[in-house]
Amino acid sequence: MLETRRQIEAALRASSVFALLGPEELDRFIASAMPQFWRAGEPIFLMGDSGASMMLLQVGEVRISYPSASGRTVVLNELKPGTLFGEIALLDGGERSADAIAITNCQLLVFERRVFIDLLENNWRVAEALLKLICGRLRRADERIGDLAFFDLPGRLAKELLERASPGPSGGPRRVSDTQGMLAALVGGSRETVNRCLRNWQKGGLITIADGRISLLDPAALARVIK
Amino acid sequence: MLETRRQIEAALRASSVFALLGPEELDRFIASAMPQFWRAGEPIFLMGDSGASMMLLQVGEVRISYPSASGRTVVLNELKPGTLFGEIALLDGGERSADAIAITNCQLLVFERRVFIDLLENNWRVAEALLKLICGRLRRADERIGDLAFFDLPGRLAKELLERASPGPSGGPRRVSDTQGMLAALVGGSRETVNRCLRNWQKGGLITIADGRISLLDPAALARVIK
DNA sequence: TAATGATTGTGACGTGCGTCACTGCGCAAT
DNA sequence: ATTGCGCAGTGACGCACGTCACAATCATTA
Repeated sequence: MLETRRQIEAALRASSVFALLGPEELDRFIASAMPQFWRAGEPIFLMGDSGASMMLLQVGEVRISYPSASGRTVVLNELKPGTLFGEIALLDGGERSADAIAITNCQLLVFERRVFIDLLENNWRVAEALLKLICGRLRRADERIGDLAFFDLPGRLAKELLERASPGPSGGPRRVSDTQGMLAALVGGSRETVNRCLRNWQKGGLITIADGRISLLDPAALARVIK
Repeated sequence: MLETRRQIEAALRASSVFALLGPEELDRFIASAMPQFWRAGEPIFLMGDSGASMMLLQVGEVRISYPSASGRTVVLNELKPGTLFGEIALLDGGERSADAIAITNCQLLVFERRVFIDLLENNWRVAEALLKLICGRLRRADERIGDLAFFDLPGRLAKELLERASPGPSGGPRRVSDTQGMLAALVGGSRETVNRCLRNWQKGGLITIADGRISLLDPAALARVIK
């Protein structure tokens, strides 16, 4: 279907990995991509699964999390449209190293290992972009290890808020709209402690909390919490 | 010098990244490698440096650590001969993301960005092996994030001991020979707590400590500490 | 052999933060 | 309207662990 093809093309063009392909190369990658859909709440894959594919998120939101044996989880990332994920298992042939769960209804492009590796082999630009992408992931992972080792919970939470704050509508203060339980899983803490922390900052005028959204009133002061 | 050339060839052959090159390809990589030496204690590079090279450790031991603004450090890795490091900055052109310090006198092979990327471009097998290597790094980094978020200090310490224990001489129990301060930096804890932890386990018969070496008497019990 | 500097071993003390146990609120389904 | 469920808010309690402040051991060098 033509409409689908244009969508796929647009999605690939928007991704840093495929952005600089020539038209005929692009065609080959488009041909190798299979659109698939997931319902909100459904797991896309789970840690330990054997996975010979990777996906590009077109529409929706996906959560990557790392489960512990005892039932808790750390959230490693929350993906916005345009993000590639699942590349690790595709590239090294191992098991999936984390859970991926659709938090909203999602539209994905799925690439199968065999086809994709073939294409990679003949498109150094794509391979290079992929290498850079993974390097970025590794940088962030190492930074996160440092955060967990060095900063206390308020510090980690402040950093997280500053990172994931998106500018509010009409130039208002930057806002974060995660649930407090989510934030807890992101910074590796308990929901209760996150709550107390946020309310303290509210009392101090650093943030406000209104209908489930956190608005950063004083990002500079928030940054000073991280030490 | 002929001797040097043979050494370089052996080092490359031993590395998973270069292992499966043909003879004439191998020659090109050998030509691109520059042997360099570092004294014990000298930094090889520091976080924030601009780095357009990567190195293969031939002889000696290198510590990769992540410094905090406030002067503490987490040890990300301790490298044995045969390990490649510094690839991230080489591949993505960014700053060095951690410190690398020679803990003993070291002999390294250094690869410069321009030359190496050219070679990579025409040697998919090497690019693929490099991708897999970095994927492995990413897997371990994510696992470490989980460890820090889920396990208490004894758990992390036990895990670390089990991972880095090398079999003792003459089939004795597996041993670890790091200083307790080192172990503390590895698991993100304080030297004192590590000490108390170790002495408890010694009292319990899980390990023994003799002239700076820790011998694991009961690895199974140690594994049970991780929960 | 005295001295200097790393590493280890321990006690005391404070506190950050996880856990438990509730309450109160808003929204959806019945 | 009632029931239920998910999220936010709080107090009480305990303990794991970091910090400080030592003493004891050992290796190195003067």
